[in-house]
Amino acid sequence: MNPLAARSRFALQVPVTVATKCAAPEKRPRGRPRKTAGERDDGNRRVELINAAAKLFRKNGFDGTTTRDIAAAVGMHSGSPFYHFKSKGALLYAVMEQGMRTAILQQALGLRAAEKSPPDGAALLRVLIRNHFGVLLGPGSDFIPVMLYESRSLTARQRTLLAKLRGDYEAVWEPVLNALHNAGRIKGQVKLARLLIFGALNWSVQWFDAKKGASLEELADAAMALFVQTLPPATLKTP
Amino acid sequence: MNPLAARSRFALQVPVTVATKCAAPEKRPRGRPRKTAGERDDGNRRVELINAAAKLFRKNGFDGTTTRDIAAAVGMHSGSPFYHFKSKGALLYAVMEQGMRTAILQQALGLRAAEKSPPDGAALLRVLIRNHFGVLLGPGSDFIPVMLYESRSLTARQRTLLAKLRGDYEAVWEPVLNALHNAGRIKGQVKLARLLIFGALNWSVQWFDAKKGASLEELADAAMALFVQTLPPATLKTP
DNA sequence: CCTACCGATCGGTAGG
DNA sequence: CCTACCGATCGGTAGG
Repeated sequence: MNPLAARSRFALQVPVTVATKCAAPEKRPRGRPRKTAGERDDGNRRVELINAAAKLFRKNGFDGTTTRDIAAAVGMHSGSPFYHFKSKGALLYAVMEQGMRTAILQQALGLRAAEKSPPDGAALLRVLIRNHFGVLLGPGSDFIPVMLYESRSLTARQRTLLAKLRGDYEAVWEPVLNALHNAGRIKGQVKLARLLIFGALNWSVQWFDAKKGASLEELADAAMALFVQTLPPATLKTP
Repeated sequence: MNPLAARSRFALQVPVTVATKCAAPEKRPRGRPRKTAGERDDGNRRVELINAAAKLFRKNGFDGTTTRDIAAAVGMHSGSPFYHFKSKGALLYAVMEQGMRTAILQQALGLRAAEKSPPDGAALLRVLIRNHFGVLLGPGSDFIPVMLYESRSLTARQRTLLAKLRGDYEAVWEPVLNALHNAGRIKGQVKLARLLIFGALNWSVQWFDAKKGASLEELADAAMALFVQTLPPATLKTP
């Protein structure tokens, strides 16, 4: 009924296609061969599902993705994802939560390294921006885009939980932006500036193409140039 | 075929509501009463459907919206939208196309008015930005957000057609941005600056709340302050 | 985690 | 534009 996704494993167990229905020569044991006793891999399959879901949710949207698609992507049958996740929505939430936790972690690491240099607001902002581009556009980064573009499909409770994580992530930016604003290098209301800046960055998901065009470094440079006022020339000091 | 901006025409033509369903005492002739001969209102119902679809597509997404939802929103039965549009996808395209045509028109009008003043790159950009916020966030503006966030559900052909309209809309920005870049008031690669700026604006759809917070004017001011370098103080002229 | 299945929903259509 | 439907698909479940 479903021999879909003849990915690698067990590919070609028979002439395949419809053959299954016509004649099943010898009985093969139900289910897949069990691992030898005591050997379990629960966590792994769960992770596989999350990764596959992230990729599919990003490409086709939550509503445009079938739990069967996800199952097929990891070589499972249609009902099996529900052994790991109690609902499709739970899978979506898992994708987003992992995306946020990874992003928060990576941001903290990047910032820690940068803080060893002499304090420089602009340099710190560049680190944050570069890191954000990495999280959005870097290799294997489908999680945050899903988080950004599919939250409509969350329950209210899930939305609240994720909003907290998002708050943690964005909180780091606040002192950096405030310092630059106080130094006159970011103009306008800081609150609106923050929203506009995040928009500029997050929208890159829509047009960025890793295979051509700018690199993430160039993107970060362009963003810095656009948002942060250039320092007045040194000659200004002369009164 | 495209009577855009059908704001309030024909509002409240009947008491409407559910009454129809509850009890139909005497046989009423199939279908709704025909207009007297020669009087047709094809276009109107079509417009109603497009408006309802725009609202629902924006709120629930294309995949999250049912053709039955749309039918119900305009008081039709489930199969009737297909009398006006041959498919759900055709309705989506109609929403987006109307959105783009309206946006292009409004942009041209705004710009024409602004060009009567002495040429000033910054002033022109402010007009474009303010107008764009209007198109995105103004009253009755669900069309462009749908266009921005649901294009995944288009066919390749539809995508190409809309890309052309989008090109027309964005082409207007190019000389304005180039002029400001040449004047040193927009920094970084112009091409990237344009993408980042559009991102900052388009993302406002995600967070803007008309009932509280900033006005569209304040938004436009904030964007200008963020993107356009302030002119150096006049004292600079002294060598 | 598979097998086998269900109930609900959905886009779309025939015919008037 | 309504009535009455259909075929396909989908999320999810029982039971092993």
